Amino acid sequence: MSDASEQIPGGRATGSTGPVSPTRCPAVKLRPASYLILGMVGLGARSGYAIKAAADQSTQFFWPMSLAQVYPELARLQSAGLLRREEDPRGARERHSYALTDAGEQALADWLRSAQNEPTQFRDEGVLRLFFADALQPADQIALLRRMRERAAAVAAITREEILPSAEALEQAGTRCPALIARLRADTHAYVERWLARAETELR
Amino acid sequence: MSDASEQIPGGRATGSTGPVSPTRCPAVKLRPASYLILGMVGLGARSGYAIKAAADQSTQFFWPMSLAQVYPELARLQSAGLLRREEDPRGARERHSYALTDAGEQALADWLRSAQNEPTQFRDEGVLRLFFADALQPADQIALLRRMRERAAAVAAITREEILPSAEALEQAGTRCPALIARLRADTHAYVERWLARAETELR
DNA sequence: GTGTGCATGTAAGGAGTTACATGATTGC
DNA sequence: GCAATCATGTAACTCCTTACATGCACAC
Repeated sequence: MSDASEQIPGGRATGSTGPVSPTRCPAVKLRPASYLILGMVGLGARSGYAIKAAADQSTQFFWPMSLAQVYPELARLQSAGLLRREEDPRGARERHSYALTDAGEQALADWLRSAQNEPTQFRDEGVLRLFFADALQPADQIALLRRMRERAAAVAAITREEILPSAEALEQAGTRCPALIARLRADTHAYVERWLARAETELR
Repeated sequence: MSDASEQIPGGRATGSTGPVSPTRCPAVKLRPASYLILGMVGLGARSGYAIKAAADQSTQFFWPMSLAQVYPELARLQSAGLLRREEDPRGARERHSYALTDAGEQALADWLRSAQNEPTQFRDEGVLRLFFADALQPADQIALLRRMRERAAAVAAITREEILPSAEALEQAGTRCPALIARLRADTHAYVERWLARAETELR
């Protein structure tokens, strides 16, 4: 695991609203959600709200994150010296604008190059049902297969029609990976859809 | 969500080691892990240890469950009248043997036919990295893609070589769905492997 | 006799969720 | 004027994991 605090120069100030003692940054444990936030700031999302909004349209599907996670994590990353925070109010409405520090950029780059992965987690109640579906009548088995196929088709369609277009807008600007991920997701679910359709046919 | 306690007949005893007052079974909330355990008992796993061992070889990949979850959940299911528990020691070593009650069988069947799914959850640090990989040099992007492809290939291979054979043994005995799931998993990961290989080639 | 597997549980803690609480701005 | 959106945070709770604790049986 990359320990970002190692890269923080000693006497570095952490920004206009930083902690009282800016000379030492505590070592905080960085989890994937931390890098998700760092990455979103790197892509241009400035406020906690904007980070969550961006995540909802993209990373939500392979790394879910709730709004209640975002604000404490932003504070942690700031206290670790990886983010710089500035007051950026809109009229009387407060707003904080975050940017990557050099240390933050370095921590993000280290993580991106790192080969260590948390174990992939996949939880799907439909697949769990299908595993035990021998206890069902054939007609109910077919109905289950059909519902799963329809769900896979819906995910593929939504990804193609709603997620991909915004990712392709980014792609025009030179940021290609979001669109790559959207295509991977759409294609994989389309494959599962066909697979389940074939299984359904074979069962009949 | 199916509420199993509705199907429990009033004055039904819950087994030899049941609670002091067997006339009323408290309504417990059933989650997918509950049905996983019910399903494993239905497939013939009798002890908590055996349930966990069976899950490790099959359902682990789409519904992870730790041993520490199993024992409290077994107690809950028994107190709800869905499982019957009997002492079944091996020498001086204690062992509990669980079996589905009629209510348990009914609850399982209701869930299998139910269309309500908890939202699918997927968390993969590799995909998250790839999403932000525009910040990497092309050589590092290719390395990331290669690692992801190798992981997908490894999952497909292990599923085909280690999971499928035991599922196919069950299939011979008439329980076909575990093998179906193993094939879905192996084929999907093989598809992702090919997809990533193509992406890698296009990037070069 | 010793290591591996079978077997049952508890305790503490971490990660993440929903619900709560508040309020300004912008567009209709 | 009103609804939707932008914006920041906290509190309580749930789920699940790791680590701990214990001990017999069986094969080598």
